This record gives sequence, C-alpha cells and structure tokens, in this order.
Amino acid sequence: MRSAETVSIEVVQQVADYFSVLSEPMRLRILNLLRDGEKCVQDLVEATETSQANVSKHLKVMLQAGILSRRTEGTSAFYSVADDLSYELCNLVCDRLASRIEEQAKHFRAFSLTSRS
Amino acid sequence: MRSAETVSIEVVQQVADYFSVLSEPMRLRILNLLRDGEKCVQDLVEATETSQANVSKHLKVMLQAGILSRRTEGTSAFYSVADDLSYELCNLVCDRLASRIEEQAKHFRAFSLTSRS
DNA sequence: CGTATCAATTACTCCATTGGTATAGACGGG
DNA sequence: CCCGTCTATACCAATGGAGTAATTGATACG
Repeated sequence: MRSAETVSIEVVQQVADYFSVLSEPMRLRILNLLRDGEKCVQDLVEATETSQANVSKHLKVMLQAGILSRRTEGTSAFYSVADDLSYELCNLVCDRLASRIEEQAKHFRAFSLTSRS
Repeated sequence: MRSAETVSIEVVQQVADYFSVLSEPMRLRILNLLRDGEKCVQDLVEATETSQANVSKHLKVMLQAGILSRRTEGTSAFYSVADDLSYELCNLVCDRLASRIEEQAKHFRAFSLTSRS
C-alpha cells in the first residue's frame, strides 16, 4: 500500500513537473498536431501561428520531459511523439470533462421535466 | 478520428487547466494525504507543515476543479476526494517514471557487462 | 456574552514562466 | 563563396501563481 509518508518530496516534485509540461495550451496544441506523425519546427510554427522561438522553446520542454523525440535532416529538425502516455492522460481528462458536461446536461433535463409537471 | 483542427481552444484550455491543478507539489501532497479518507483543514495544515491560508487556497483550487468535495461540521471543514481520476493520472505518471528509471538502470547494467567481457 | 478555535479571504511580495524580438549557428542552393 | 532558410538561444517585458501575514466570519465552549 501507498501511504502518505512513503512518498518522498522528489517523487512528488517529478510528478508535478510532468503534469506541468502538459498544463500549457500551446504545448497541448503542438502535441495534438503531432498525432499525425512527425513534423518539423516550421510546420508547427505555421500551424500554431506563434513565433518560431516560442515553438522551439515548447518543443525543448517536451523533449527534455521525454515526451518527444528529435531527428535532424539538413537544417530541419523533426519532432515526433516518443511516449504515448501524454495522449493517454489527455484522453482520460477529456473523457472525464465530457462526462461532467453530460451530467450537467442531465440535471438541466431533469429540472425541465420537474418544472413541466 | 480526432483531427488537429477539430480541437477548439476552449477544450485545450480546460485540459491544460486540469493538468495545471495537478502540477503543484503541495496539492499532490494534500491529495496523497486524502487517500486515507476525508480530513479537516487543520489536519492537513499539521501534516503539510505550511500555513493554514496556503492549505485553504490549494483546497479551493481542487474543489473548484471538481477533484475534491467539501463537508462542514461545526467550524471544521472536511475535504475528501470526489473524483478518482487524479489518482489514476498520478499512478500512470508514477509508473511511467519508474519504468524509465528501470530502463536507465538496464543501460548501466548492460554497459557493466560489455566492459567486463 | 466573551473568548477561543477553525476556516476563508484579502493584500502583498516573490519567483517562475510565457511570448516576443533579436541574434547566432548550421546547412543547402546558386 | 555568399545568401537564404531553418533552428536554437539570449534577453526582455508582462503575466500568473505560490506563499505569508493579517483580517473577517462563524461556531463551540466557558
């Protein structure tokens, strides 16, 4: 069993760091663009409509987190997803958010019925 | 299929917000303390050794994110986990981090063998 | 009642991070 | 060999979030 005291500060910090990487909309957008397959920096710059420096910085963060992998070809750098965990996590969160919204919709439907009777 | 263009900015923002809640060590520590069951604010203050205001703020963040639920009894406020999703996510990340470290250990072992032969 | 305790909120400071501009470095084409 | 393109980095301004101290509000106890 996992008890409260056995979890060290370093472990908690590393888990927090991992979630921190996924807590930026721009990074999630880049991850989403990489679902299709590897893309070079320029492609991502055009797709995200932000500065090239910004894209490179976010890519570096995800690369160091082990989420992405990097391959160079000439002057271009191609990035691809190295670990599907981030997608799993995103899907879980998305599904849960969807469920909550559906629950809320049910409450509205229920109220609609009660007020009609 | 989920394509890149279909994911709206609001959805990305909400997913990022959810991960953002889990990206703070203090909040993960509190979540971990709540594995045993509900606890009042004072208990968490003593366990985390931080200020009461700080604990209350983190609890509010997780409450509004739908991760925790709140119950009052006299002047005390008892918090408990309302959604196991956060635990699932933490477990997935922890397992993956552990796997990576084990992989690294294998690399060291392999190098140890090759240099010995 | 008056006091003590518990929790939430406010105001504030400090630090981390984001995004932009500008620059440097690497490679390919002419 | 120079120029254009692509990427990474350094620097800066602005923003956001964590933590603390102090205050307020509410309830239990004497």
